[in-house]
Amino acid sequence: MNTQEAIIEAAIALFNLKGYQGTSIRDIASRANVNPATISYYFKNKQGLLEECLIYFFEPYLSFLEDETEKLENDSAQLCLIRAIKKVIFFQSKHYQLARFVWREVTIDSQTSREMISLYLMKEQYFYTTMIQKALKENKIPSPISMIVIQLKGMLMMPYLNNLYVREVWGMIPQEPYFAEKYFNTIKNWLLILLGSEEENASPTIKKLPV
Amino acid sequence: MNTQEAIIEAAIALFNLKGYQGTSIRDIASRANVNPATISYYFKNKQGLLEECLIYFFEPYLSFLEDETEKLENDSAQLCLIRAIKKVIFFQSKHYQLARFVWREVTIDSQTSREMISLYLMKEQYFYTTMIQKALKENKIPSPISMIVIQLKGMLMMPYLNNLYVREVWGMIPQEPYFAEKYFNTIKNWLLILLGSEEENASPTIKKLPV
Amino acid sequence: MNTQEAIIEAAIALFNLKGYQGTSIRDIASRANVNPATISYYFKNKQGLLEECLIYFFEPYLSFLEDETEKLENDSAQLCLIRAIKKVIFFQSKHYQLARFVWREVTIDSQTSREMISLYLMKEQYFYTTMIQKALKENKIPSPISMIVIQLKGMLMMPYLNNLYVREVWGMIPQEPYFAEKYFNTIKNWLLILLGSEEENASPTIKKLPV
Amino acid sequence: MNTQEAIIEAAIALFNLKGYQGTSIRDIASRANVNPATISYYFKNKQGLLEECLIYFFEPYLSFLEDETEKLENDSAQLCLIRAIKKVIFFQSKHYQLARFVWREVTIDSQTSREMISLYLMKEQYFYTTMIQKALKENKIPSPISMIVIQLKGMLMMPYLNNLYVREVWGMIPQEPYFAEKYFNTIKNWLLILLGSEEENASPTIKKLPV
DNA sequence: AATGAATGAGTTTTCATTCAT
DNA sequence: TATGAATGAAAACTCATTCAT
Repeated sequence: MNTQEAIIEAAIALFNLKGYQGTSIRDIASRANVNPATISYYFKNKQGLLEECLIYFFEPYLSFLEDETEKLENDSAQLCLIRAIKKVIFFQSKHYQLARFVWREVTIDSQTSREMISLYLMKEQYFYTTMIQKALKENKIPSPISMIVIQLKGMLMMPYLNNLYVREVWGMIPQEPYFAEKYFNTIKNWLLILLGSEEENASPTIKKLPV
Repeated sequence: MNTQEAIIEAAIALFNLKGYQGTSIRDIASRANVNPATISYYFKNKQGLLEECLIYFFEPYLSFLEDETEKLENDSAQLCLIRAIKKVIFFQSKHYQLARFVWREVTIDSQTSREMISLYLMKEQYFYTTMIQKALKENKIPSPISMIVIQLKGMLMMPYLNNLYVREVWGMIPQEPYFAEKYFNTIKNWLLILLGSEEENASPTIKKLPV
Repeated sequence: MNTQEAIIEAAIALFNLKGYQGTSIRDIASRANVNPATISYYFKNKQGLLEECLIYFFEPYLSFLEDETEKLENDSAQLCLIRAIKKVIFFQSKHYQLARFVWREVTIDSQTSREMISLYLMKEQYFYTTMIQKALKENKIPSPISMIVIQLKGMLMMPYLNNLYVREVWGMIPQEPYFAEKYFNTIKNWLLILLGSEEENASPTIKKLPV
Repeated sequence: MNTQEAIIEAAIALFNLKGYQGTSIRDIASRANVNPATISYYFKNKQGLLEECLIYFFEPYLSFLEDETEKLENDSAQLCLIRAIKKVIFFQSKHYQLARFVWREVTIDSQTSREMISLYLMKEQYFYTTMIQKALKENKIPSPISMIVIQLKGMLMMPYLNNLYVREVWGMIPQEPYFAEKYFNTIKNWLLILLGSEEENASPTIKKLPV
């Protein structure tokens, strides 16, 4: 592992554990076994390092949301959406430290990387909306799409953001596959009911999904 | 308004805006128009001030969860749960700065007020579980209760935690009543479907709920 | 002596000795026997301290240039000018560390206190020009006033700015009165010749000047 | 232009603009489009680069002071002195960034290149003194020579050292020939009067000077 | 009840320099 | 000849806290 990666890895772990502001360059440097000046050398400053972490999270995250949005032409929206959600859950499960810290930092208004974050969230919103909108064409439930996306985002974020809560209070480990699987099914069921049209034969269909 | 309240008010606003670690005692002091030493005088130290804010949030929050849990003896679980959720949403809507900052801080593992927070979250979990469990007695959907609570918590937290996201991306203002009303209905619908038993005549029944 | 003054005193000595950029806050703090943070407490930052030093020099300096300019109404311009020059020389002689460091810093374009300095220099130029212009009314030598002021400024600044040069190379000590006296006479002679009109009886008249 | 020259050029520009201490090796490297390590490679360290700049200035400067001093055997002292002054002024005018920064650095006592500078200033003093002493042989004004040299040095240095002052306050550009010409004449006149003996026919004589 | 003065410990960042290549 | 990687040392500055008043 090269120096740059070691720094990013250490940064993610510590930003997750203590928050961005609560983590010092020195902490990161010592965890990555480098001199604090080396961090400035590679990332210019602390904010540069933060932005690298954001990119590290959002680039793959948005890329598979984009993939599924592109597949809307061939596959059913419901299928694409469910596949997307599955990918998101497993991605967050795998990179749970990163996911958690990113979703937390995103909530700080005065975050200096505001612009970058906004751009990413706009893209994300576009992909979710496009997928859900198509899926809702035959929707019987009159929820506005905004509410659904917000609901969905809350569900997707929750166990990873509140990792500790889930662990301490429920004794489950969000970053393990069994949890991801179980939680994915919960959300899938919610979606199937919500999207409605295929409700009756939903279960058998879903079970065959190659997701 | 007395000095102590002025300090707490200033602290909430700034903790929300810049995070606990990102806010300095001096920031708070200058916003509250007092000397930094005054904060130490009243709250001993920065952590003391934080804990006061946590109490400020959790005490009323848990008190009405507790209320509704107590009412389970007389009213239907579904009714209690929906009333509880409504209260939570409107409470967070009213104290959105506080809610947001608390839900964010809660996600930091190394938060120095860990013990206090854990205690509050345990209580919260007890109330939600008790209510949902009773409501689910006749539930046809085999979701484990843990998943439902996690789902519900995600939904309840999301718009307040990600205030800026909802504002910027969706153009809605979570702290305004029209949003709370709308979002409450969305979650209520989800619950009604989930709890199932009254599904067929759900809509008319619901409209009569005195919530 | 209070803390603030002790810091300014230490700053002047060190800025003179090692230059503004070459002097560290720590140097100053240790010379003034205070904690480095105390400097931030009183002057906000290093630049604030520098500006206090500039004020410390320019305020009295400009005030007696202003005085003499105001006296133009009653006394002869030549008299006022010579009195002003005498005051400047003795002032710089007394505060030679300060004078030297200020005249040096003034030559750095990218000096962060540029605006403040410019303002002071504009005022200074106004006073000198006003005095010389009146004195030159009967001037026979066609030097433009700008050249004269520049010449004069060079003479006035030189021994204090290049203190070390005068000491090392000429074995004289600019900050001692005997030097000031001697140098003042040199410049006075230059002026008397330049201003010309009273040249013939210049010497006796001058000797009676109550400067 | 080769690498070494590019570095010196960049160094002069930046030392002038921000002072020696205020300029970093990285600044210079980036302006010269080389790697910081290259500077260490050529000049050993920052001080080595500074000394190269001092040599770059003083060698030609002293060489033409020396030239004119040698010509004292054949030409009149007055003529040599005026020619020397003219050369100095035009030299400084041409290399105004360098001149300015050198004259400023020279005023810092704790300058690490103290010894080198002292040596150069001693030489300079010898040349000026020799020339003026010879010219003053018939001098009627009883100024000691030290005062005259100091006066002269002040005049010669001023517009280049305080470049910005002259530009901002007087709207003249010291590095342009018209200014040098004008300023040279002012000093020449001062000298002619001071040296006295040839005063009456000074002007016509001077106009024929082949300087 | 409230604060101005002061600080020790810590923060991020900059910098000149080294060294293997 | 020239440089990218890396760093030890030091820079300026910030901060929570203390204490006499």
